[in-house]
Amino acid sequence: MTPKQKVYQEVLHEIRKFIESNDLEPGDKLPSERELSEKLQAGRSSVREALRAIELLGLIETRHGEGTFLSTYRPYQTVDLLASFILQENKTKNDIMLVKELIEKEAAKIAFSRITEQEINTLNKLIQDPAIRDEQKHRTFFNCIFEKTEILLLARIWMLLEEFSHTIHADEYPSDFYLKLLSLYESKEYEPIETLFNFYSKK
Amino acid sequence: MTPKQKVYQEVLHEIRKFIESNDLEPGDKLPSERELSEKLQAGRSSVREALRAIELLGLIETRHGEGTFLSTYRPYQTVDLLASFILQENKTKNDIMLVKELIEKEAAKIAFSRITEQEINTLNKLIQDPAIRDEQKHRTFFNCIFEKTEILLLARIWMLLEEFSHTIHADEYPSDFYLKLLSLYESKEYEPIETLFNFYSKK
DNA sequence: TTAAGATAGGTGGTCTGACCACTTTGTGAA
DNA sequence: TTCACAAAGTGGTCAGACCACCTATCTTAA
Repeated sequence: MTPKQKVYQEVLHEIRKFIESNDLEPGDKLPSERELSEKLQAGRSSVREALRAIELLGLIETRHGEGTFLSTYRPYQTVDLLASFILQENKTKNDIMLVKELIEKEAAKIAFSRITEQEINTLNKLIQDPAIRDEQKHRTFFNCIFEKTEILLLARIWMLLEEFSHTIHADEYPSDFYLKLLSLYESKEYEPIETLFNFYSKK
Repeated sequence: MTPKQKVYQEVLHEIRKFIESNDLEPGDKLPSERELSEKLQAGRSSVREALRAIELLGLIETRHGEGTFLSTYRPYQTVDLLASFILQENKTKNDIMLVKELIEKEAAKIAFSRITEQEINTLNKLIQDPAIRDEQKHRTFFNCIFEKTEILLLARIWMLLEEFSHTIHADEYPSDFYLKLLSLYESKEYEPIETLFNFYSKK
């Protein structure tokens, strides 16, 4: 009395096992659709349904005429689609900004005790560089912050929200904000971080 | 020279438009695969690839022999799959706990100024009720907290992480924790909330 | 008349085979 | 040697055929 899973879900599972047992890494090639179909005793269409699902999640990349490849996790595809469905509810747009700010704030606090002087200098230069677009500055700045937290999951959620918010409107802070944050890092003042974020909050 | 999208991606887009223009709501029925196939001038397999993708994202639900229906957004399917891929990296397990705690903390802070005495009483009873499992207490408790934040997105991310963490191990706080948090709410002390969370953090 | 059972039609689930478009590789001719 | 072309492999797509499942309707027996 197995719960009768759909074939494409089994295929999904098998592909995952294959990746694991063969130690595939981003960039590596998966077997061809026909090969998988034969190996897993499933129709090619079922294999394709599974692959499309994984592709949409951003876990693989298919290249016409070449093959299917593991990709580094890029949630962008997922984001676009989810956005087109979810963002219809107008309320969620505001939610996204709130949550993104919240996560940025906490990341900034976690990075506090880990960031080095050299990194602070680099970021200072970044913010004051007139040749870089503000939007790019924001991303690079917080990319660095999130790297320091060493919480990959947090970074991923943030990137996801970045993608979302990007489609709504610009979402950088004024450049004052970044400089003040860096100076708090330099002077090793922890508590004012929270205050700083709340002050610049874009509600 | 259009960038030549794949058929299933166009279908994806058409389905979304269909839902929007017909004002479909969760529970409503989508046209059958064959009907969509004919209407959109695409093969049935392409339509299915699109539907599988949407299904995996938890946006629709297909019932064998009945049809395809819009569902309220349930990320659980996505979670399971992403989990099976991502959780291979052992490090992320710890990440999940960290991020979940972080979000619970922030939600507790946001709820601070919005929670009523009556709700505090209800939660007090909940925690002290010996008939309820600890795990259930945790969920109910924070469900209430997240409702007060009125940030649906935050609640969703939390539920997602709950699902994840559930598969790892129990993750409640000692019941002391909940009672102390409630007493902070009662005595209207904001700052100690942060400290409380950090003290009980399960690192 | 009513309730149980049989049946037909619609729907998703799956497989096969065919063809197309694209890329890489190999082969043969200049 | 070099270049052009052919062949093979791969993803992209479609059409058609079944199967399994659900539902509504019709039939039949109580």
